Amino acid sequence: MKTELGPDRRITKQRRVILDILKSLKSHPTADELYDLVRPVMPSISLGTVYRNLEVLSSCGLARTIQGFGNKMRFDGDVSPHHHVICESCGSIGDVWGFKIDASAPDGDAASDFQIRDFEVVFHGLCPRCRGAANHAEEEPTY
Amino acid sequence: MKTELGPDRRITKQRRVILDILKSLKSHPTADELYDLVRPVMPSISLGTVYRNLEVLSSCGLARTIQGFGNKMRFDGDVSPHHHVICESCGSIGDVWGFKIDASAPDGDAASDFQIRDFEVVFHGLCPRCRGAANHAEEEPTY
DNA sequence: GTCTCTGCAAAGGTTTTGCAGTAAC
DNA sequence: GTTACTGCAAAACCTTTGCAGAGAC
Repeated sequence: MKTELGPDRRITKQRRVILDILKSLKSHPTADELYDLVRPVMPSISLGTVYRNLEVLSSCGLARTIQGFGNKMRFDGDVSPHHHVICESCGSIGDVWGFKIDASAPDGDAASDFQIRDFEVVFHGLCPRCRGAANHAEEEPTY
Repeated sequence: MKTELGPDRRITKQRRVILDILKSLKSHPTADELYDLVRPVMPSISLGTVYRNLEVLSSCGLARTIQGFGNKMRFDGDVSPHHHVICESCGSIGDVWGFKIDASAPDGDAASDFQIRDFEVVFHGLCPRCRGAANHAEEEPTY
């Protein structure tokens, strides 16, 4: 485990709990949401510690930071390569797997002279729940 | 112009200046940066007005909001379909044109039951300037 | 024993909002 | 004349940070 965290990094209880809970989730929580999930297990933890650990875990490659979903940072315990989809109606976030494109050549001269190293895709759509609601009524989902 | 803004929307001087300046830029300014550009032309404008107008212009389709570039909202006066690339070294943002994928079928059962409507890609890479710097030295770009 | 990490609380920075007056239509 | 919009300032929010004590190694 030390090697996963890197040198001069300690495996504290807080760090382990945060990572365990994050990895147990299929959602993509904000720091605050994660804080609420960790507190029942470890009531004395502080929000600052959650932020600091999420930063450390992300930089170690044990978690992932995702942005572009409404001005709050979100975190993902699944670090395998995948993309995300956000529901335009309710804002829920899902995973998109198996999506492959040739990032090194996104259309010849397309990338305006930047040297592309990586990319991520954010899809917009409707989650199953909201799609169902849209098919029946034309209003907000009712749940 | 009324039709572009929609009903119950007025074309104020502030709105016009903000949109004109935004459209004249090739960059992707934050609200604050745009505020600094508008003030020389219209010194009495307030930052709140800039924010409110950017919100209106985005919802009218006359401007675009882009996220995922370092926790500040950014805006783009170019609403034609394109993606963005961010320099991992200096944080500058470029446009990526002509990139096409089949968003409706991102790998069969991939999109976890979401109905995909749209997508945007964020590329990570090196801008020409930083790429040049990386080729010569292994350090931070020196400018 | 050393040095990183934590909890607390305050600070920092971005975006939103209430309100009374102003301006677009 | 209506009613949306503006400027101002405060508030709301999210995230980061300084510090003294605690804990990992």
